[in-house]
Amino acid sequence: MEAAKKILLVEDDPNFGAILKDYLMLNDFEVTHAKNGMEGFEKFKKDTYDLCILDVMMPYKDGYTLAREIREKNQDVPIVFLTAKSMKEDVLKGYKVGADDYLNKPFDSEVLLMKIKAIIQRKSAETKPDSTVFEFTIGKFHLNSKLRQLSFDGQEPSKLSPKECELLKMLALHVDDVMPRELALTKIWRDDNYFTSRSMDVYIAKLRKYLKPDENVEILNIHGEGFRLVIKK
Amino acid sequence: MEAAKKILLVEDDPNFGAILKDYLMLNDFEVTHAKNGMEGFEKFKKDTYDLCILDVMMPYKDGYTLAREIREKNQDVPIVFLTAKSMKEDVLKGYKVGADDYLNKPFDSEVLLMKIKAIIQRKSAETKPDSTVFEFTIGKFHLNSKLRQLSFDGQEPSKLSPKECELLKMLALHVDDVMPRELALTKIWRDDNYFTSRSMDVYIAKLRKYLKPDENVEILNIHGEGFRLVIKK
DNA sequence: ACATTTTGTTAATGTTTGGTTAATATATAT
DNA sequence: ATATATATTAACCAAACATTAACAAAATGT
Repeated sequence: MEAAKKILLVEDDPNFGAILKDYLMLNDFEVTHAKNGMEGFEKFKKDTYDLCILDVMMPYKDGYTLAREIREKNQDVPIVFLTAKSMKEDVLKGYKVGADDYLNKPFDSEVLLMKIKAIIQRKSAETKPDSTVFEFTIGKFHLNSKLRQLSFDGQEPSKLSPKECELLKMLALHVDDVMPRELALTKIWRDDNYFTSRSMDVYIAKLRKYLKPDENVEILNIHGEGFRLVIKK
Repeated sequence: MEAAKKILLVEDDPNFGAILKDYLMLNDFEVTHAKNGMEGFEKFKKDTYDLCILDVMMPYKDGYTLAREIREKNQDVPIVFLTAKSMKEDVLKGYKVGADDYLNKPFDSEVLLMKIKAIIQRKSAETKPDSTVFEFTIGKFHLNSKLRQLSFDGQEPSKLSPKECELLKMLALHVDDVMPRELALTKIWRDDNYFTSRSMDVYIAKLRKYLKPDENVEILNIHGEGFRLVIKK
């Protein structure tokens, strides 16, 4: 049997921490719960994890500091921050430290699960590129990237062009997280210049049109950075 | 007599599972029915199967996760997913690993059977290339690739040319899935260039003409990829 | 507030791929 | 050898796809 993915959860609030741990375990993750930054780092050194979830606000050692220490030891583990509020500075600070994503609390548990899986999936796709993923659920949509069709409810599925499909797939692999412009351009357009960039914008517009039927699905722009596929709820 | 093909069916809905199991058994398959992902994986480890049919939406361990575990153990078993046709709110899983095909439920049992057969045959053709498959049911048609005859209802069967027959057979082996252009060209035409490609298009046109009498059978094009033989209903 | 850069959107243009029919070439059978 | 079946090539058109252009709107920096 494939080993369950290991998550290191560092959260000082005992109630919230316990609930989150249970929820994750119920979803087949192996969870180690540390109650503070110190303990978190100790546990990190003693084992290998597939993902670290760190609360930002903790006494003694905050999430960012812990993240920096973890990064020092390991450049690859995905790190996700839990924040009470979505403050811009916080987010930026986190990304500088090498965060892979941000989670706001309180958050929807399904969204959390989705993001966790996406992050782990993405990481494993980076290491073994032959594992081709081609099925995605995006809100009420379903994308089959092999058949290049996007279906909504019971309706006749829309056929996507190769570029449309690849771009949507890449957005889906980064759900609720920034998909850097540069990444899409180099991977899909194989060149990053003014024209390919404009071409991509055209494709983003096309995808937004496809995704219109579900008002909970949106492609947001992060100025100068890239795009974010979000599923509201 | 050839040993019956073994199918592992993992489906949590007891009614649906029992019906499907009976139907498959009626069609000479040996079926093991597991009620959840855990049980499914246990049963998988204890025996060797020719095909796994996994429901996507199952409590505790979903089909995608199970598929990943199965893939880890065995790179070759064909895996097919059952997905609910009308997508529900609670489907929030968009991941997949090396599946061979998809099935919508509720589905037409004939189509299901056909796909199952095609998948198993395709797999066995990969491993032992001399094992030639002769009989296919394509909607209301019946193809005998040995006699190169395509029959419809009670009518006089049409005789197919070698190329026509090989191409239709290859499409049938990929029912409802992409048959890559390149595959047909290299296998049937033994060369992939502009002219063979144009030749193939001519043959696709011929086949479409043959298949016209059943309006539920169609050969769709996936631009730049290949063709898809679909049986609607 | 203004200038500059980045993004959103639509339409026009260019390019590739596929569909169809018929003409030509090649193979096969009698 | 000639008829017949099969396969390829050609020519033309249509559809799908991708890029570029042009202008509007937003975001950002000074």
